[in-house]
Amino acid sequence: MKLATWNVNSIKVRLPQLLAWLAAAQPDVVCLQELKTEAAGFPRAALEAAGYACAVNGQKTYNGVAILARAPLAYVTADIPGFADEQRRVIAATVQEVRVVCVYCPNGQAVGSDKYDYKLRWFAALRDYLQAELNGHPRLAVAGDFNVAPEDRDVHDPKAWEGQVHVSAPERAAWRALLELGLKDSFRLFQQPEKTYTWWDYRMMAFRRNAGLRIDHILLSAALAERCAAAIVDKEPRRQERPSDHAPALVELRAG
DNA sequence: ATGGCTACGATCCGTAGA
Repeated sequence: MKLATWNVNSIKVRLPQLLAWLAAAQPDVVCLQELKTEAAGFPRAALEAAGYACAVNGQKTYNGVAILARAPLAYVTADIPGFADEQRRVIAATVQEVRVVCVYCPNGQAVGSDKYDYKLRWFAALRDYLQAELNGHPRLAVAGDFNVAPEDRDVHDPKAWEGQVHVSAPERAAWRALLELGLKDSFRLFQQPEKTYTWWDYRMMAFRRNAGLRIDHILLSAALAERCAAAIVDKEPRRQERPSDHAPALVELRAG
């Protein structure tokens, strides 16, 4: 099973790029973030025609997440149970014995801001939710835009970013709390090219300078990490015309 | 030089992203 995550930054704008990428990369499961549309505006017909079932948790203008799969999506749930939130950031589904949780974690805007406080509260709720999911589903994958660069090697210029949102100590502690549940950062299960990132600012020719951050991740439970044969970032869509500012990340899971 | 794009939904600028 090839499982991917991609923050598309508007599903309506990015549909042509998404369809091209699905045809090229042939993923079995895809977690999408920042749809920026309600479910009614989601291009379900085009994706079904491409062979993908869709589970959508949409929102107008902001946020919005979806899971695509070439096999049936079962036990679909939206949001974090018990965490009151207007923002549509989580959807989960079971695909061929694998529990898939798609997350669009808050940006946080600036350390100390209201949005930053919300980000930390949200991560605490996510941790508790994933603990419960793990209890019921030993084969768990959590894929999405985490808006946290876990270590300095995930940051193009650690000095410039020091203490900033996405790398601050409380955010990295929130990230480590997810690992302490027993989840593995799939990317780090393998030798990787240095300076591999998943997001580059649209401005300042950041992509050309590879001035990026690795903030999109696929976490795997122990049972799935054992089955993980590869984990990569696919920069190709970021090179295309009118790209998302994020690149897809993928894992390959051996049959279990 | 603290900006520089891009998307959205409102209008022809403000909010948000990261």
